[in-house]
Order: sequence, then C-alpha cells, then structure tokens
Amino acid sequence: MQDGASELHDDERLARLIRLSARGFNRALSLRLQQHDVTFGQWIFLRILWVEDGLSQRELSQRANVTEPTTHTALKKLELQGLIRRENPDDNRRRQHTYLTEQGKALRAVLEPLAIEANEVAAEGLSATEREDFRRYLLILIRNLERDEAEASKKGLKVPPKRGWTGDV
Amino acid sequence: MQDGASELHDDERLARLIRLSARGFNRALSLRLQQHDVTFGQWIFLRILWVEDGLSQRELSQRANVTEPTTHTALKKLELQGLIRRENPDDNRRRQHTYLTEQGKALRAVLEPLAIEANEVAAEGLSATEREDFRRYLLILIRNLERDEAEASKKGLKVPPKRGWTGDV
DNA sequence: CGCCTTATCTTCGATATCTAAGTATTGGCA
DNA sequence: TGCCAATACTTAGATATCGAAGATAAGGCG
Repeated sequence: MQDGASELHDDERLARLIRLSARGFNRALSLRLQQHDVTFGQWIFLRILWVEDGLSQRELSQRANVTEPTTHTALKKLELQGLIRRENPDDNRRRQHTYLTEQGKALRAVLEPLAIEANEVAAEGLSATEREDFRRYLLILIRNLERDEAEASKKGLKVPPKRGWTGDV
Repeated sequence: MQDGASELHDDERLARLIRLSARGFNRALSLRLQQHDVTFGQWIFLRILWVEDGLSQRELSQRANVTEPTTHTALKKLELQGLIRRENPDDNRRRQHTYLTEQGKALRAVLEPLAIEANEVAAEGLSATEREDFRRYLLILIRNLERDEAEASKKGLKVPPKRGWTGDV
C-alpha cells in the first residue's frame, strides 16, 4: 500500500487541479455576470439562445447538459425577467419554443466580452501551442472518462447525479 | 461583434472542456465510491483524515476548501456512520477534534485503490511528459484565476459562492 | 375510432452547497 | 476582575441541482 499511497498522491493531483480550475472559472465568470444581474445558469441559456433561438425546453436541456427540471426553473426566471418569452408552435401544444426578447438579445453585447475576458485571464501566460496541447489533453481526459462511465453503465451500475461536489479534492 | 463572437467561441472551449472534465471526474469517482456507501463529500474528509488525524472542524474546512456548515453536515453524517468520532481537547471546550474510528481507518485500503483507478482511467493515453505539462497548465490557470479573484475582491466586488454550476458551458 | 405508447413539460422531494446569523467559549486588557 | 473582541461550532434560510413521478398532448395501430 505504500506504493499505492504515493501513486495516489501523484494521480490525485490531476483530479484536484481540474476541480480547482473548474471552480476558478465558475467564480471568475459569475463575478463578472453578477454585475449585470445575470447568474451563471441564466448566462448558459442566454448563450445558447444567442446562437440558436427558438429551441424547446428539451433541446435547451440537451445543449446545456442539464436535466429538464433545471432548465424549467431557469427559463421561468428568465421569462420573469423579461429576457425570453415562450410560446407553443401552432401545430403543437406540447412543445414550448423559447425566444429571446429584444432585451435578451441586447444583453449579448454586454455579457460576451466578460466571458472573453474571463477566459483570457485564465489562459494568460500560455502560448498558442500550449493552449492547443492543453485542449487536446482535456479532450483525451473527457473521452476517457466518458468511456469509463459508459462501461460502468453497461455493467448496470447506476450513475450518480452529475451535480458536483465543488470542494477541493 | 463578429470577431468578438468567434473569439468567444475559441476561448470558451477551454472553460467548457475544464468543466466537462471536472464533472467527469466527479462522476467516475462517485460511481466507485457509492459501491461502498460513501459519497464524494464523505470521501474528501476521510481522505484528509487518513493523512492527518485529529483536525478541528475549521481545519478540515480549510483543507477541503469548503465552508464550515458544509463540513459540519458531512462530519455529522460520518459520525453517525461510525467512521469518525469527535471530541473536545481537555483544554478547550470549543474546538472539536475529529478522529477516525477503526472502521474509518480500515476504509482506506478499500477506497484508495478506487481513486487511483479513476485517475488512471482519466489519464490513459497521456505520456509522463504530457501529464506533467498538463499539470503545469492547470497550475498556471488556477494561479491566474486566483489572482483575478483577488483583484476583484480588492475592488470590493463580492465574490459569488463557489458552489458551482455543473452543466455544460 | 379508441386505446396505448411516447413525447413534453411540470411538480415534488431530496441533497449539497452557500451566506448570514446565532450561541458558546476563550483570551486579552483596562 | 469584568467586559469586549475573537474564535469555533451550529442553525436557518436560500439556491441550484438531480431523479422520479405527475399531467397533458400527440401519434400510431388494431
């Protein structure tokens, strides 16, 4: 177990560093968005709609990678704030298409630069090549973990909620 | 804004990839831990105590990088499960030192290999050099974001909660 | 046409986290 | 010694997320 323990230490660093990075990004972005009364969650849906307006709640959930109750809550709030409106298409009273209001569209010019800034701050000091490598490593990691989860799922293991622990590892 | 938008797209990838990686790790680890009725949160405190037994709640909070109410809840549950016990030192009725029970200590041999496995799965396909670079990039990122947050804090901006949005960006 | 399955959104209850406020203990200093 | 500030833990209330179950609507098929 001695070897195992020291190996753990080395490997653990990766998980820990990634978690800290993710949290740092969240905070950097939230910090900027909150100055315009927009939360992280709202921003994510706005960002999707800026590119692709008129999506249903389900489509938004898939693109945002969250469950539908989560989307539901976020959209209700956005609607209340007058940033989106929702309406049924003529031929379907089930689906609810979500459209940005003028106010919601206008926010783009304000918020996008903030996201750019946060990302630029984070990557400061990394060369273009390094950034590219960085992305490549992250993609490998994500693919590995997806495969792992798929295999577990195949074995009948229930996958735990994605809602994450955000503390330090 | 056209340039801004495309620039956003490129930069955003980094935040998004990091977030996905963090979530993947959470899930991979939770998946393994839950087979032993241990949650992610519990594991984090166990892990700290395996290395350094007898810490106070505050010290544990700092090491785990979460707030004290969070630690409080987690410790209460661990105590209830018989994995830790808490007691006041003789000279101080305020502080509560946390000690692993035998059962808590024994769990180490079971759980540590699982964490090693999750980390190994994640880094599969990366050479030793690449892993080193990866860590270096992450450290730069974390440092950059910490600096950013410190600067914001100096300007009197309230820092948003660290509890993160875990969805896709 | 009517029923059963599927699709879509909504509601409910649970969990983990946070901030802020509350309680109790300790320590320093007039 | 007595009081006030700092320390340590606890409680309360808010938020964001999830899974599961509920409610309606649509579509397909005997």
